[in-house]
Amino acid sequence: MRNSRQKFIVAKALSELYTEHPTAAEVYDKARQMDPRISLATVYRGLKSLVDAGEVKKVTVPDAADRFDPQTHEHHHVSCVNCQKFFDVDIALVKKLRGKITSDTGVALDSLQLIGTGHCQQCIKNKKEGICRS
Amino acid sequence: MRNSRQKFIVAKALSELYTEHPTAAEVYDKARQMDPRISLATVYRGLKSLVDAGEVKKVTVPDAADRFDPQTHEHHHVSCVNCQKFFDVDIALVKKLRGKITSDTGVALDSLQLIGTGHCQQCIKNKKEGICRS
DNA sequence: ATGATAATAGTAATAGTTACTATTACTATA
DNA sequence: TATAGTAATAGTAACTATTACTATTATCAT
Repeated sequence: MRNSRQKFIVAKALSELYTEHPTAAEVYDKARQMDPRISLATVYRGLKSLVDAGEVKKVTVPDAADRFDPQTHEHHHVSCVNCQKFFDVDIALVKKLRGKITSDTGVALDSLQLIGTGHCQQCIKNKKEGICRS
Repeated sequence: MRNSRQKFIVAKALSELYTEHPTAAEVYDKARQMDPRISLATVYRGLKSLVDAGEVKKVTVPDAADRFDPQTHEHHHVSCVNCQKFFDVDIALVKKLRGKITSDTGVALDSLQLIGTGHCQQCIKNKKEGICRS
């Protein structure tokens, strides 16, 4: 794997969106601020090589685009279906699951993710106050 | 929601694939055996109304099409990235997570799913014997 | 410096899913 | 049981997210 300027930009863009759990499109937007000539395909390739190298985790989200997370320690996510905000879930309980799942199913796990969807406090509050309807 | 012949067919097709965790396309194939005139869009609509009615769960899978599961009790899944076979995960531990997640993040959960990917015993065995390479 | 080739930009193509539109068929009511 | 209102359908186009293709450019071991 060669070190290209573009790969560096993708990694940089992602790190600047550290807590944002950005989609590929959002990483692309940020990357273009550094180099307007970069292409979306290059961003996808860059993200893929970071994921393959284990430096970034890809998060699959129901009914929405994948997101990319530079925090690689084992943790999980819930997202608000109204505002799309992401919340980290770091629960010791989850860490115990891997061994149990493998012994129960016989599947040697490559990846394990817990993903929840729902409504965050802010959106629930806004709805009550009639600011939004979802 | 009216009761149409097509919706019945979709529900029937899904129930015949009870343990298969079929994709929409697989439900479509099965449904066409009962009525070759049914359309893929109708299958998607039928599945959506079943999911909305809480009679079926939609399972989001990393790097693959969604799957539909007529078993609605709380359980989770792991899939083999080689043969795409699905395994049910029914672990008491997981049931404890909901309350903890909501209290930690403030998100009122609509859905929670744990999805793992990896290699199943059969595929690991096959690989050792040189039957396949993945 | 140079040559082999990995990576890129730009774009076409693909997969999965949803939207659109004219038509069909449920179902409540008379 | 005929009919009117309208939800649902078939067929297909469109859309979104992602990957593949191709000619060109840039990296880096030598």
